[in-house]
Amino acid sequence: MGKGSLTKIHVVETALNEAVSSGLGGLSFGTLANATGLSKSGLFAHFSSKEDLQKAVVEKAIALFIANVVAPARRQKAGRDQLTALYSNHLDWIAGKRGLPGCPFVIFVQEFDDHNGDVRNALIMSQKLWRRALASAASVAQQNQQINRQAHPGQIAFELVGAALAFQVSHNLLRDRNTRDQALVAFNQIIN
Amino acid sequence: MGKGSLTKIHVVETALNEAVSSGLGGLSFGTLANATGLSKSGLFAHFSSKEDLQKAVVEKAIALFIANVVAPARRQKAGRDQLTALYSNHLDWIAGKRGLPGCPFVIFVQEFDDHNGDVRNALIMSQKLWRRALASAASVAQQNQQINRQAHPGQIAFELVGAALAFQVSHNLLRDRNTRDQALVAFNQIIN
DNA sequence: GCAGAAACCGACCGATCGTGCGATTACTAA
DNA sequence: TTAGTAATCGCACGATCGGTCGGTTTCTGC
Repeated sequence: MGKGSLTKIHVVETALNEAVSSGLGGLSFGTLANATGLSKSGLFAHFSSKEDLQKAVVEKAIALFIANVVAPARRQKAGRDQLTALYSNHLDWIAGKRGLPGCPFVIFVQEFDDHNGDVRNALIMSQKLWRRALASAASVAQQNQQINRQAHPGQIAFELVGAALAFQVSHNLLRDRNTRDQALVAFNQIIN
Repeated sequence: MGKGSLTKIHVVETALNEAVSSGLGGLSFGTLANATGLSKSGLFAHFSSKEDLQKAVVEKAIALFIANVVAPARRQKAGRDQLTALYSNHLDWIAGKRGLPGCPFVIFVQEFDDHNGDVRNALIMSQKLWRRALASAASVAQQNQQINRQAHPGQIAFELVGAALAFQVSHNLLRDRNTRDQALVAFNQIIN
């Protein structure tokens, strides 16, 4: 692994941090060159096009999400504990306490949900993967009688995703500092 | 009211339809000029700057939301019927069946939630107004014993907002055509 | 230490960005 | 009909956009 790989990693991380607030469409080689100290043309040694850059940024975001949200929860016992950890880690991720200053997926999804291609496909995969993780933890919790709710695990995952999205709006737009309580009440409502 | 006002209305509507998919940052006077038949400089007779245009677009979106989602529900009896209508109309709005090809607010919020100014303030006001409408309908439904859930009305509003957001992701990104059922199951879970 | 590859840069391209200005057309009130 | 105003246009500006190309530096394997 040459030094170019390290540079590329650094560039992608910088771009991802920028994209959290400006979105993938807001990325530009010019500003990214300034932010990283590289020249604009130097960036093209690593990314053949803007879409290639966007793809790398999305993949990095997914990797960070798995490392900072999913993986730690997997260390909990399967079932309710794991479901709680997944949800709680997700709230931290949204609040900017895990690896990134905020959750980039919502804006990525909005930008690309009507624009077919690799970026959109990656977003679909990660969303399905996330819901499957929630659903499977919920399913085990049901079998162990750790939660009362008897709905389809996919339904529980759907509602947990929703509660986290509402939390994100409350947190980022309304800047409500007490909204984590609402998100936790919602969690109990969903599993009971 | 001269003919300029009509032109302005037409331009704002065109811009709003474009912004549903591209966001407010994706708007440009060039493409907007082509789409409306006006010249680029002619647009500046109506909007003094890009931010001015964005503000007009957001205000139009809010007006459309009120006219197509809130107002029809207000014709229902206060209480559970009204709450159901608000929620159901919201789902239709998200699915592009009411006045616009989709819901623009999520992408607007993501773009402007860390960028203070008139646009952000308008988005905050409309979000609070919407949650208040949900909460007050829920509160009446509680008093009339039409719903079992005894949580704070604000909590119920929070969860309904979340369910609608999950519905939007399922509908637009995953293109799940059966997700309305999930959204309705979530509704019952929230009010019971 | 030397050759070749990998990494990076400066300069440039056509297009488009947001915006200002002066002229021109279309309407309206007297 | 005419004067005045509202609406719109053509043109141009500096900046930035995504992207290309040829050259220079830096590293690596032999």
